[in-house]
Amino acid sequence: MGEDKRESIIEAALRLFEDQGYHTTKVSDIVHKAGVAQGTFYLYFKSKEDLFRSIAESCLGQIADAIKQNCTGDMKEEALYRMILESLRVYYNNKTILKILNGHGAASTEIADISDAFYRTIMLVIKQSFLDWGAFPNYSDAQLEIAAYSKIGMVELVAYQCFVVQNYDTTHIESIAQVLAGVNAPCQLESTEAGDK
Amino acid sequence: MGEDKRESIIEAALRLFEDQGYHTTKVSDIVHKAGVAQGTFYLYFKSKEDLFRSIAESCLGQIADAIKQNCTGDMKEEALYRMILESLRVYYNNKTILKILNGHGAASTEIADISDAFYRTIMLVIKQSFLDWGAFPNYSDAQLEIAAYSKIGMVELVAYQCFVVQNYDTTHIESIAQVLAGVNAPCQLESTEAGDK
Amino acid sequence: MGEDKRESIIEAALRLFEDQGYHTTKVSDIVHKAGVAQGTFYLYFKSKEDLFRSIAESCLGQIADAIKQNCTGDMKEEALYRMILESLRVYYNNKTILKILNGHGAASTEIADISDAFYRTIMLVIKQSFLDWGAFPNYSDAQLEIAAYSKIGMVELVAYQCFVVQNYDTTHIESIAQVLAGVNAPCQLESTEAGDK
Amino acid sequence: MGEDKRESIIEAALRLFEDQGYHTTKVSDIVHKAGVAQGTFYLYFKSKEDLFRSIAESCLGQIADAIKQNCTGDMKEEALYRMILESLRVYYNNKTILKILNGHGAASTEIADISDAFYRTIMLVIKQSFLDWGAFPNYSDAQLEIAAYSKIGMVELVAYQCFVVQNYDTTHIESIAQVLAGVNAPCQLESTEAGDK
DNA sequence: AATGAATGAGATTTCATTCAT
DNA sequence: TATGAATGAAATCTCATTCAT
Repeated sequence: MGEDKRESIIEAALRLFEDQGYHTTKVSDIVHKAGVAQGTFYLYFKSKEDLFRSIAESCLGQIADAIKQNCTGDMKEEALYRMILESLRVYYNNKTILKILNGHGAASTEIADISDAFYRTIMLVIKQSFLDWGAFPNYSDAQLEIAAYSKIGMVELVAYQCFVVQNYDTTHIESIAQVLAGVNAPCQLESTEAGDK
Repeated sequence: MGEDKRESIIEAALRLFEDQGYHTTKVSDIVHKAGVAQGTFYLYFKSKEDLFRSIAESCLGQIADAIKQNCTGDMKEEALYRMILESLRVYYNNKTILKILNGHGAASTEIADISDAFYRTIMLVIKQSFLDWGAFPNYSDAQLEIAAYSKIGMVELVAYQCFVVQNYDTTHIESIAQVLAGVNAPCQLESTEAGDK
Repeated sequence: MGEDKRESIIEAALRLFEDQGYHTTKVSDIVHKAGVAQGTFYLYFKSKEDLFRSIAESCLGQIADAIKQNCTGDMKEEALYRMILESLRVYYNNKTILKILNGHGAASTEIADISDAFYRTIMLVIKQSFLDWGAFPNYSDAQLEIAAYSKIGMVELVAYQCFVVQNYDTTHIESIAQVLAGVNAPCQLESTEAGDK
Repeated sequence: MGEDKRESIIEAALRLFEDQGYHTTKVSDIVHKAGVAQGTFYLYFKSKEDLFRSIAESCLGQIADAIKQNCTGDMKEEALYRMILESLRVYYNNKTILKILNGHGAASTEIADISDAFYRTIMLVIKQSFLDWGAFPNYSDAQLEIAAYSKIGMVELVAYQCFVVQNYDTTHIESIAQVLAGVNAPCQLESTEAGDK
């Protein structure tokens, strides 16, 4: 019962952060939307920032977990395509968080540490996948990390543009993944040595 | 003379936004750092948000211009690699803006319109380059746009991680570009049909 | 309970507006005098102007009501004298408002609409009384309105000068009313019995 | 030449005070309308209030002078009517001041002394006229003053309502004066003893 | 646990006035 | 005399947080 209120506060905050951003959303907006009293807020959260961190932590944690589960393991075949596809699905299912994440930046001062940790976590998952697949046999550790970050940036901005800005629905996810997976191949043909180094 | 003060306000704001973010930075911080009086601020800017928009507009405009100039034209050879390389250079030279941009998100409510326009502009430049090179002959318009956005997201997050978080210096730019340009090739080789579409 | 604070804010504002005028009175003065916190003010009033309008509306409303009740009905006998007498009593009992009203003008930009409506309301009451008494049988509507306004102006300035500037007490009201009621007759008749007191 | 600027400042201020009131009008508005520089203002006036006082003093002085000249002397015949008529003409010709006067109240804190003195001056002129005409032979001094103030209040509010609110033009002045002069006569007939008491 | 009125520090913004040129 | 950029004190208003009930 008490937890009901906590949940409704989080729910309300999530919506408001999504629509207006963290700074524009007032505690009074949140409690009003949640249907609880002003003081109740502080029964469950130490401060407004505490709520934001709490939400960010849990949400980014969920995304990270989802990616961990969906983008690892026995993916040898069409590995990259499937990793992208699954990541897109995760972002699609967490559109709200995607919106908040992009609306506050990778380093919104309030949650800079959380968001940094988030990116690092995902990057490590992807790097490990690369190693598992033997994808880039002669890349150094640093290079693998760059490669991993590049995948994250790619998927994230595209997810944001497609799902949030242009409101693509679930039926487009596969074709988007195909574009992302195949996107370098043609270049390869034109200028083969490009990344060969 | 008068413009000196305007410049020092912008300079100070740029530094403070970079360090603390827009919301944490007070007008009083800015004028103090700029060495001008509180009222002087409002001689040059209608409001704090006006300053932010002004800065964002001009900075993102510069980046967009730089990318336009450096990533188009006769790039046939090693086109993608050179586009990535030049983009990284632009981001490196605009580290401050990169930091602010990422610190406030792709859609910081205050400058959402400006930043949306910025991404769209760059995307169009890249799409056009793709068309000029004949890079993805059988991609639809929507697919080309996705491809373009994917490049932007890739370069931007990597630039942020390398230049801002990890403080790589200018000597690494080329090798980062090589990783980004070549990053899919090996995948291609290992799991050839991956993105083949 | 909560309304206590609202009341004390109004009370304090009334005093301060009376003493120093609206523009000179700061919200901080009001809350200080009312013994509440700065923020409390905005719990009950949207703005300083909102408070002023609120006060003006309610006070002028009270005066208008008092005049309506006391200056109409079966007054045939000595009608004008009694109307003036009652109006003076109303103004005397609302000295504070009288002072504010005169201190801010008939058309203080902040409450111009309210004060205009106030004068119009009273004028209409008086015009109706004139009609009820058959006082000016061959006056046009416009002329009756002018006559009504003239009575208001007369009573108001005299009330201000006597009650506010010269601090006459309640015992003088009747004799003032006599002067005002009789003041024109003598002139008319060559002014023989003048103020026959 | 220098005085040109002084004049244009006064002119501009007069217009702006009339339209928006003293407090709403900024010095920057005035100098802008007057076409001079900000600093020039302080070459001619010590402060904004100084300008206001200066304007009020001169304008009210003009009205007082005009009333003095037009409402005294050999007016025996129809004395009251002619005094009212002339006063209305004075107010009509000084509509701007009338508007400012009413817009700021009889006792706008900034010019309270000036405006008090103004009313007192006019009152004395009228009282003297009453004495000259032998209008109210057995009125005490205090009663004569009340009578005089009543005339001022009457004319002023009617002038404001007719000339400012309803924009009557010069052709109506005479008929307004007739209404004001005759306004008590009919009452007299209906309830003869009215002021007798 | 729940309430919501009250708080007050602090932020943004305004604008009369000054002063170096 | 004239300028107008610069000033900074001060005012209004906001809102996260507290606390008595």
